[in-house]
Amino acid sequence: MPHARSTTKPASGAGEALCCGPLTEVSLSEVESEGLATVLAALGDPVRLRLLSIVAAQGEVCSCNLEGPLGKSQPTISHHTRLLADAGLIVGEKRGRWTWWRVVPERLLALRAALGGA
Amino acid sequence: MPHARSTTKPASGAGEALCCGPLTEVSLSEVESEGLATVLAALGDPVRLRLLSIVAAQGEVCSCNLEGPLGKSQPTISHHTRLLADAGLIVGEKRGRWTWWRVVPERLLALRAALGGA
DNA sequence: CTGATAGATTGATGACTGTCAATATGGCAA
DNA sequence: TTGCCATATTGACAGTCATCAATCTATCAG
Repeated sequence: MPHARSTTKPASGAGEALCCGPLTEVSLSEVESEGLATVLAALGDPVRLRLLSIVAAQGEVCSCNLEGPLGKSQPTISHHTRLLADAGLIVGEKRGRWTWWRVVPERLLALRAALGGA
Repeated sequence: MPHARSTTKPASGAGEALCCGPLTEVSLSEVESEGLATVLAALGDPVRLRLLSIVAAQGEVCSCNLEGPLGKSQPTISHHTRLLADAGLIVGEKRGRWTWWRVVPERLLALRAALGGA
């Protein structure tokens, strides 16, 4: 394995994604990385991040109050809420004609844990 | 604004992306969400997550030791290390013919902080 | 200098994603 | 029941992304 000036090649080391050890301490399996990547990808969009922060800040928000602040069409909002909900980051409750969204704090906690202590 | 059975519409409330308040406490601006989304998107891919976890687990890894475990071609590995480096999550140091990668713990810390305390 | 090797870059390609218009669904009001 | 309204779903389209083969660059060994 390569040290500063070696000649040989360096030696090689080695359920829901969120049930895995910290990223920085344990090498992720393919399955674990798939699940964790799904959740992180859900957060990897500026519109969804702002959507989530609005929901979090207000505790509970109905979809009709997201179109304005986010400046997106109704189907687009619905698309993003769906992705966040699929990732387990928010949940929606239907009350009458409206759907109320709120965050799932445990999910964010689990995500933070999965990102490791470092 | 809609309470359980109202008829009117609910009222609307109100250096790097990682320098923003916790997601769950402050509504993100468009600029903040862009930067934060970039970092999260970098992590939103299973190959990059495993790459990062391998680097983190070993402390320092040369690119040539990533192709095997990840099962991807050399250009693909280079592509992923570049994205992670652009996101500030890893840094590469060239020593001789090899490039050695290691994680940037502060960046992960900042990310955890940006995800909020909840 | 020459040949070999690690890694980056380029180009092409198929897959996925964000977006919106149009439409469907299901509750509420009159 | 009839019509309206909040969301969800569908379909289409443009832009982005992951991937690899081919190529380029730079370093080391002889």
